[in-house]
Amino acid sequence: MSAPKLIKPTESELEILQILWTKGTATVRDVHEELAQTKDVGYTTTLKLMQIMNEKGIVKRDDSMRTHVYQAAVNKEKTQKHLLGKIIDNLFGGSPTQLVIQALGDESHKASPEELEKIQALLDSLKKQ
Amino acid sequence: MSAPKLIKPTESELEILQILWTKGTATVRDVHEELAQTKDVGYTTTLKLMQIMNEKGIVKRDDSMRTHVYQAAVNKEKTQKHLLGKIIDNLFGGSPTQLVIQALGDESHKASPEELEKIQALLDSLKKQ
DNA sequence: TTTGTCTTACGAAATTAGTCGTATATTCGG
DNA sequence: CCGAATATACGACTAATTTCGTAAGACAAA
Repeated sequence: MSAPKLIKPTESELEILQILWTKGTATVRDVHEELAQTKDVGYTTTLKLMQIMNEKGIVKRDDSMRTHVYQAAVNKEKTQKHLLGKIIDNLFGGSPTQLVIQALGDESHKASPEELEKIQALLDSLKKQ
Repeated sequence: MSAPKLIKPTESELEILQILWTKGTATVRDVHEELAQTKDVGYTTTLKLMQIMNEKGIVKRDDSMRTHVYQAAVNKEKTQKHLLGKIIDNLFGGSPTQLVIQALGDESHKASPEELEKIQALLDSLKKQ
């Protein structure tokens, strides 16, 4: 049994993780420039955050070169699932259905017809069980 | 346009809000005894948290009596929706579908057949639009 | 009335998150 | 080779969160 690491990234860490999940690998500058598009933050702030994430084991880095190369050390789906479980408990009293209903009804994040089909397919398979 | 108050309860505050949402009104002791069932925390800690929440406007209280009576001052559904929107952005790259899929696939929070039907109904109505 | 219990108020410590300045090292263009 | 640009390291500061001890007032029972 591998000890299931308790991962609890902060909000800032999550932003960085998202970038790393998308890019695969990235330098501090890569991440920083991406972040700088949506928020006003200093380079060394991004650097420090990524260093801390490295200490925590949330990211790995290759420091064999002067410019270190980072990648996520936690699995995207696992992290999503883990944090979502917390939300379900903390915010929806343990009911994923309530969460799903709120999410689907969110006006500012509408689902496309294709996405609705995906959900339908999943729902069908769940019903069969 | 009423200014939509930016509510960002902390994790502890959310625990208290859940209790208040369920009970309607409650004293500090009511809330504390509920909390104490699942976590180890001192009475004055709960008290202080609720005082702070009162200052922030997250809860209201009736202090006309010696033992103050609290109730939630923020709407449950609005709060859920607001926080969920953040999650969707922070954790699921803006895609509620991804969130829904993860939530429905969560083994430790299974949806009952009745709940699946509710979701189906919602899905049907979304598809018609 | 006195004593013990319950209440709120308040201050302060401990922790965590986020921020950035500065120092130092490396690299590259000229 | 020299200076500018760029990299990491690291310490320190602020703000927010969470925690609880202690004080002081109210109340009730003996």
